[in-house]
Amino acid sequence: MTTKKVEDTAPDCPAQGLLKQLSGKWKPQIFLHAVEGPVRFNSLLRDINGANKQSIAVALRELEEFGLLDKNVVTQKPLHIEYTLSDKGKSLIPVFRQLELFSDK
Amino acid sequence: MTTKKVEDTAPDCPAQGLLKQLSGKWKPQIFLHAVEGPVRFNSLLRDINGANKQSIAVALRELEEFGLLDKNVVTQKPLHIEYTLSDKGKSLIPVFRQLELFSDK
DNA sequence: TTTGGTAGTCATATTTTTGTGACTAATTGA
DNA sequence: TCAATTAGTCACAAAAATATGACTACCAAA
Repeated sequence: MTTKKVEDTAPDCPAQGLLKQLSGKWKPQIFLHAVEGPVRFNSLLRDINGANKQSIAVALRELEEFGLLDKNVVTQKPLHIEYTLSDKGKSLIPVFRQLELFSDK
Repeated sequence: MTTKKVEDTAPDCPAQGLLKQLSGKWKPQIFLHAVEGPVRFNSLLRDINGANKQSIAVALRELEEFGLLDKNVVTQKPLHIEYTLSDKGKSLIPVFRQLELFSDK
């Protein structure tokens, strides 16, 4: 049987997974915000020019799924949700720096 | 006037340009092939599982536009076109290595 | 002169990503 | 109790990326 799955192309490129995880219109910006400090849904919505609920929600969910962000409920004052860089996320910072250096060229 | 352009979101993220250039289903694989040596249209089509003319053509054109690949006509034997890593492309190799390291996690 | 290899383009279709606007639901302050 | 803020979801629409199949054009060997 020649059953073909949707995922039928072997990546062949080890960097592709990470590139995929960082791809998309909003993820890099969200990531950079998270480097500055804990990040919240509505703040991102306000701070990122042109952003919309849906896309931010999707991006946050995926960044969490990939293990780059941790999601935690802060049971205090206004009671809210914070997204912070996970260890994996933190270890990605130097990679980002390198990408930035490159983008200047 | 609140004229809004299609491109209305300031990047805000310096790494985003490069990430965009490396994004897409085929570019990373093509790049890696190019690291091994000069690359040709039909060879890529054969070597990359699931690839199709159109997508490879688009990816090659964009990689060339971004200045990561150089396109040159080889006026010899079969007369063909070669894509080779530009200097900028070569300087991207260590970045890729770092991305690869990361993808293992 | 037909076949096969080179490297594509083009119009169209399908798929994926992103955006819009309405809606939910809990908490909090006035 | 009313209004605002919190953080979303949901159905759907629009836009962008990717895929398909036909077609072009050049060169060389059989």
